Amino acid sequence: MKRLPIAERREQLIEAAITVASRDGIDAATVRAVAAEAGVSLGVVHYCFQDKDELLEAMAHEITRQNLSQSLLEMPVSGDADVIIGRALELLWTGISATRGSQLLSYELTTYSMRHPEVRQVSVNQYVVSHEAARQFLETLARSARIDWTLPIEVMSRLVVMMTDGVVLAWLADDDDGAARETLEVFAQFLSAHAELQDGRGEDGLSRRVVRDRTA
Amino acid sequence: MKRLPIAERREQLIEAAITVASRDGIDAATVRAVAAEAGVSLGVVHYCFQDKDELLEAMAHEITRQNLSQSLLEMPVSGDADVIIGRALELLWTGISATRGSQLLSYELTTYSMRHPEVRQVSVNQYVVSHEAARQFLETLARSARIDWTLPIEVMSRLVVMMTDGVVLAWLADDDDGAARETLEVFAQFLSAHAELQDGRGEDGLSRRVVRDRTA
DNA sequence: GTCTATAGTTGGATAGAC
DNA sequence: GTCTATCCAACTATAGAC
Repeated sequence: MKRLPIAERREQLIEAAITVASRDGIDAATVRAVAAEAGVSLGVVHYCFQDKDELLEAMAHEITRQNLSQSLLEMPVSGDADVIIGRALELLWTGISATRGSQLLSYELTTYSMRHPEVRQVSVNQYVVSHEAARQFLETLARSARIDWTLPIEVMSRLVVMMTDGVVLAWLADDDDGAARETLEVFAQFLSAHAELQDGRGEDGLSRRVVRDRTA
Repeated sequence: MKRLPIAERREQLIEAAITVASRDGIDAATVRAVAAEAGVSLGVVHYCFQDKDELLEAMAHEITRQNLSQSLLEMPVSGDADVIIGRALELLWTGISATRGSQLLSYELTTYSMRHPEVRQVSVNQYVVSHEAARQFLETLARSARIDWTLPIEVMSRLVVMMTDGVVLAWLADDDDGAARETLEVFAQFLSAHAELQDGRGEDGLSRRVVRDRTA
């Protein structure tokens, strides 16, 4: 094929790796398969990456970045706080459910990383990035809905990350989009229950709780 | 080695498979490694199981069963509902955090199953079993604390499964036991907020909410 | 039932021609 | 920079002796 500067070749190979791994699983993302997907020969990959782990790590970094940018969508702006929160989670879910392969790959990378000390940082990084994304998500949400959270932002964002992970994993298993959305709605109510209207007059926030829990 | 009836040999090999896979990961659980762990030769495994998938499926079934039985502990009995709920989640977590390898293996099996149609039922089964365990957990909890849940039991148990999955996954990544417990405490408050005291006189339950959400 | 031996694949990694 | 050819290790699975 054509002669490319090594940096571009690397990017191309990383994209190919993501394509193969998202489609066929992390075990299928062999050096050979990636080379074939990119349309280059085996040697080229080893010229661009010292070994398979280096390629895998680069791929993990890129897919984490991609999953992040798609989850931080523009936030809906109008309506009551609980409506905005519900709508925001809906949008989040829309982005997630459209990328089944990537989501599954992300979990495969997580478990792979946990078993291989050489790439242990991958899963740590995934979590740090997710946590930071959730934090931004909640902060943007708070600004849009003009609310404050009644729990520390770290606790709230941790909850968001874990709930999201749990819902995605179950959805990957049962492919039940409705159940996932339903669960997220309940979670949205939980978030709403931990929101209080902002005020400029230093009032006691507790009395202005936006939404109490709604019993079914 | 000794000559064992095939059923016993199978059990022994399944245990060996769990040992290897919990310790070194699902990829390390090759037929060879399992045979070595069990102290038998390669051929024996293929005599007991048609192929690797059959062994893997048997292992998945067994580990799911084990994780289930350890998560359904005896429930604490005395105290207020919110105390009982918190204590129950603590006990649940104690059981989980003592079995790191098994937990990680469980997720490895999940992703593996999702990529291999031949064993696709494994992850479906995992989810069904978890869901059923959560349901029993919540029902026992309700009996002990003399409460009713204000959301359908299916919705509640789904939430428990997903929250648990998310917390465990994060804990596997960051090894932060404190953060995991903290998150579960918040989740316990959520559960408490969806509990209402049972009464024998048909009163309106909403007015007898055990615990409102506690703001931080 | 259990063993050894081996067939048949696949994949990581490198060497060397171009 | 890219290609082909090749080496070597590890794995699944089976055949056949004991």
